[in-house]
Amino acid sequence: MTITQEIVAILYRISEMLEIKGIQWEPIAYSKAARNIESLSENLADIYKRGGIKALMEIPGIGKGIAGNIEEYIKTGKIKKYDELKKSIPVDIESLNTVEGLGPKKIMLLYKKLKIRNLADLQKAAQQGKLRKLPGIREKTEENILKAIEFSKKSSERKLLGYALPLAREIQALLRKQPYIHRVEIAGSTARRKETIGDIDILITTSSPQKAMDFFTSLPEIKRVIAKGATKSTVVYEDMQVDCRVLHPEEFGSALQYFIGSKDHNVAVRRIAISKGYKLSEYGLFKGTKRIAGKTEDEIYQKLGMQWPPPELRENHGEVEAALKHSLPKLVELKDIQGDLHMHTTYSDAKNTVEEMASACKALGYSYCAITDHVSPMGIAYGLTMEKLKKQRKEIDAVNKKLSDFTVLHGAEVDIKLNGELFAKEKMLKEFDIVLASIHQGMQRTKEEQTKRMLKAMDNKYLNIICHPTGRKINKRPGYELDFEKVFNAAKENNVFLETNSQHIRLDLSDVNARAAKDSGILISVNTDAHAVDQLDSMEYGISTVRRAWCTKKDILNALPLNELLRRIKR
DNA sequence: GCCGTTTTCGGCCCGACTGTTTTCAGTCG
Repeated sequence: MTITQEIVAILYRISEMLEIKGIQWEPIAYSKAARNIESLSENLADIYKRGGIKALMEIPGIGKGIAGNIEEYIKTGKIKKYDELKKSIPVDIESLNTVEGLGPKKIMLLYKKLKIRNLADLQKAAQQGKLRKLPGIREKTEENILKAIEFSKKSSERKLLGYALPLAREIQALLRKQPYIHRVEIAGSTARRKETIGDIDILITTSSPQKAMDFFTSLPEIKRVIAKGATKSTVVYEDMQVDCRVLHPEEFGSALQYFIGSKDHNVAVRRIAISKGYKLSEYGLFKGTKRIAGKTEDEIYQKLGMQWPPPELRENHGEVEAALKHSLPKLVELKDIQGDLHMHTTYSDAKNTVEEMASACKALGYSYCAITDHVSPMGIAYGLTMEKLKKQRKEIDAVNKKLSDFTVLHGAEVDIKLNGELFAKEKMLKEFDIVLASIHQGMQRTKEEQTKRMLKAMDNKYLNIICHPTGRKINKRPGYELDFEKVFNAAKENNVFLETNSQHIRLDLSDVNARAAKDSGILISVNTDAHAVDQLDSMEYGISTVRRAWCTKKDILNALPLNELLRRIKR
């Protein structure tokens, strides 16, 4: 964990502990501060080094108090307030909080009465029937807690977008098939295409709410029904919690707006509503008691004098102000993509042939693709040797002759060695139409070492694109740190492009980093890194990521037509 | 604890659902 991540985690812990103590508002301030720090592209240590406590206080949601906490942590590795809170409530709140139905009040009650400190204590007490003796808890709650412990053990992690989105679409399709269900929309963080999803929100309109709730709560993949009401039900579907809400058509737009979120976006929008003398809720935009908008999101934003912001932008990272000024960017779309510049074939570690990959790309509507097999130390077995390279070139030439209105570029994904050199001699590099490079080992180096390594790699005159620049794998490893300012400067100087890798476990550059890259004037290449034909459609996830990074068509390398692309890349 | 186009005090979302009650507290989103 980086210092920034450590501080974010502590701020969340402080927020939780304050809440358990029954303190009002302060917990909200702490969690808000933590959230805002998470979405920064610069790390806290650097910000502090640059401008001390004053610079910290420029971060939204951070004032004197929290800036002081951060300074204390950077200087001493400790925060006194945090240590004191921990001492007064020695409870593993983080894990207890993952249990559905357990909130601050019950956690405090459990600790005070039964000295319950963690999941194991809780499970034991519940199994012994001790919980039901507490005020406000009887058998049913005890049962639910036991079930929830099981679920929380299995699904402590947020799920990848690449898992949640298809699941949400599957449920959406099932609901849409029912004649009495009219509209079905996916809301929540899935609609905003966040890289990880906690639970899925589905909104419907129906002529028969009862039937709709019955149908939803009895879908075949459902493992458990957590709640079932007249207008709202919650279930566990496969490994995810799914909420379904029934709405009136007149309030569908306001409900969609409300449930797409994010929370921070909604707070900002509601504030604008209030300033204009309105009140905005999930039931509509009201002037007094009169609903003046609610059917569509568009009419709500319009009445507020705002442009409709695409869900991917709704994080309160400047989109509210831009929407008021009618200066939102026209975000890049999947259909703008002209080609995919990163994919593998049977020449290295993938399933399909050059022709199969190229034909599939053409079928997706692209006008070009680049075949980029590995050139790596492991490549003695899998990668391209000089001999294989010549063979592959011939094969690509043949495919190019065969496919009309489509161009296959001969590329490679070359490993970056520990010293920053590329794992291929000039003799080989100059044979390719396009050269990608990436770090596949030696991830444990320091920020300084990795930055130096990256800069050295970008010095290579044949290099065009750095793939998955931080090497992170979501929920698996954080990726190495880089001095992005230096990396971006070097990229610009050397005419190197950075990738947003579309594999849903990577999404690297991330939304935050891609936005910083874009702001530095660097074009981003959104690629699938497909190792089989059926992975080529993961382009959608990369596009979502760069849309979250405010990218327009102009910011994306592979939205360029082939002739312009070839002009832009150095050869 | 943070914030300010009601600015140095007084807001900071609130309604649905559950399980416990006997009119409501706690949790969730």
